[in-house]
Amino acid sequence: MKPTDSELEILHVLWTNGPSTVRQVHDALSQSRDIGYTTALKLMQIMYEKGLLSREEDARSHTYTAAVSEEDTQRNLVDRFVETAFRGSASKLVMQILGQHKASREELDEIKNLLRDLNRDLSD
Amino acid sequence: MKPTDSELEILHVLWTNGPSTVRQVHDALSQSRDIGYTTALKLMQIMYEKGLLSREEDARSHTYTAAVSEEDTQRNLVDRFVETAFRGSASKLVMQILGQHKASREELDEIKNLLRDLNRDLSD
DNA sequence: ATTGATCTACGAATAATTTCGTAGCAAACA
DNA sequence: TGTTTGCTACGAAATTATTCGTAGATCAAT
Repeated sequence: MKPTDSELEILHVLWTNGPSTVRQVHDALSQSRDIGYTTALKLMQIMYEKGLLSREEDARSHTYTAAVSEEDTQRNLVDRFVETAFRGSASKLVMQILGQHKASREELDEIKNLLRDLNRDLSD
Repeated sequence: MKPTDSELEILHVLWTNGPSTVRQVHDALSQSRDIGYTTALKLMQIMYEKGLLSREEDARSHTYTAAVSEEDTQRNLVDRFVETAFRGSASKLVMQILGQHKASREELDEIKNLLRDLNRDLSD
């Protein structure tokens, strides 16, 4: 339910590349950092036990699939983060990000559109 | 530089209430959860060693002060969080939050104003 | 001065996370 | 067939975070 940072890395590979073997996940992770093969294996076994991944036991190797969706996971993480880092104030978090110019103009436009829609919903 | 969850709790107390003794911080924390006095003490000692807190050694007890600002800390946390949970896409994070109706209308208006300003900066 | 309350410092147990080595199995191949 | 290769399972070391008990100092009040 609350993936750790390492677990998130693995989930991201599976969300991006789809069902993969440990070998494939390890290759992907290796591109961004040093990590042993059995480390990746162990992590994925633990995630399987926790229910974060499902797997199909092929003859030669196992094929793992993310058992949680990216959206659900991110929603949980955001909730937790807003709580611990911003004491529950989501808007402060948004302001903090926007104030930091962390979004491109295209992204800002997207956000503006979303806000327009939300405003419509809210205006009595 | 990367406060843990427990450390954030303590920082929040100090940001909110200003310089405080261990006793005062412990009293504040006790209201929201079970925590021993020496646990709070130890945490604050560690944070002092890490440079997260400064302190003044009074005769009877020590008075601690947050040595990092709330803004700086939150900016660091957001950067880290966007990286690990959203693979660097801050706008996805913003959209995720706004889509969840985590902000009141007043907050949305505030955000809209901020966006207008940003847009002015970016246009042409 | 002895007692009691309150404080700091410190060591260490516990827990969670990350890491990897080794063993053993099965397929591929020379 | 026997050797190499690549996989899983498992145990356990290393690291980090959290927790609290105990000891020793100091102050206040009897």
